[in-house]
Amino acid sequence: MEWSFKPGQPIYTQIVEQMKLSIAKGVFQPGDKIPAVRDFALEAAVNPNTMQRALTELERDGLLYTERTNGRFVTKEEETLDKMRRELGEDFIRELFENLEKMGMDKEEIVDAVAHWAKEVKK
Amino acid sequence: MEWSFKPGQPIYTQIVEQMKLSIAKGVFQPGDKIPAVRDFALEAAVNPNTMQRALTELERDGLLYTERTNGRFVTKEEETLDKMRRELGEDFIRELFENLEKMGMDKEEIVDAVAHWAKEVKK
DNA sequence: ATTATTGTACTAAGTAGTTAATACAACAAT
DNA sequence: ATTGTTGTATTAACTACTTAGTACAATAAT
Repeated sequence: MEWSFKPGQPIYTQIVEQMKLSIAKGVFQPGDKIPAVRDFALEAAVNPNTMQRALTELERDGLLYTERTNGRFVTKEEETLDKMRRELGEDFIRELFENLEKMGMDKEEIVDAVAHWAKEVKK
Repeated sequence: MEWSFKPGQPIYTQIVEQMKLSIAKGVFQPGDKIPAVRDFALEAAVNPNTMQRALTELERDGLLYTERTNGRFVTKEEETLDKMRRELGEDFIRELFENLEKMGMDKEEIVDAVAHWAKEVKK
């Protein structure tokens, strides 16, 4: 797991989002144990309290669950995971349209711009 | 100008972004005078200091300039405006690809998803 | 029973963003 | 000269986020 945080946004929300992305991708599989809070915090170069806060929130979303002294695990409920994947992706796309439309672009222009980006702007 | 702010991100950065979008769209034309700090802050339901901070940053970016006691205006330098428009749009698209690729989607899937969204998900 | 590992809770301190209130500086209009 | 409008600066208080340090609770492993 690779960690990087931008300024201007709480770290714990960034952890939540990055974790969602990783779970969506399958870096963490359903039922997988995730590192202990202290270890995970160390890995992310973040205070344990901050990591704790992020994980608690992911748990509130049903993406993680806790076995009291055994550790934290990714949920096995596929519905929950699918829903998260779907909503996450749709949110990103919705946000793109919102922003580009605020710039004055219409749907067609946006789709073209995205297609052009994928084709021409290599990485 | 319509104002709305999300929690979890500084208000002044959100003002900066919304102003860039409005300028990009042409809501504020080159050379246009923008409302006085106090009025603009009132309109956005925000403290004058917060609005001041946002406007100062936009000025630092060359998008606004100040005539000491006359008010603030949108720059007339078309290059600066074009550059802003270009970078702003590219940033949004780049961010979309970054995030969706972190979810495990490839370029083609992303383009398809965006096209599908534009066609099927009406608003 | 003891130990180690896990999640959890609490307090204190520091930093950043936000609001509030006030004051000053520049200058156009009168 | 006076007034009003503009941007700017300063100080204080409040909240949220982050870190640090410490302690407790539960239980699997020994």
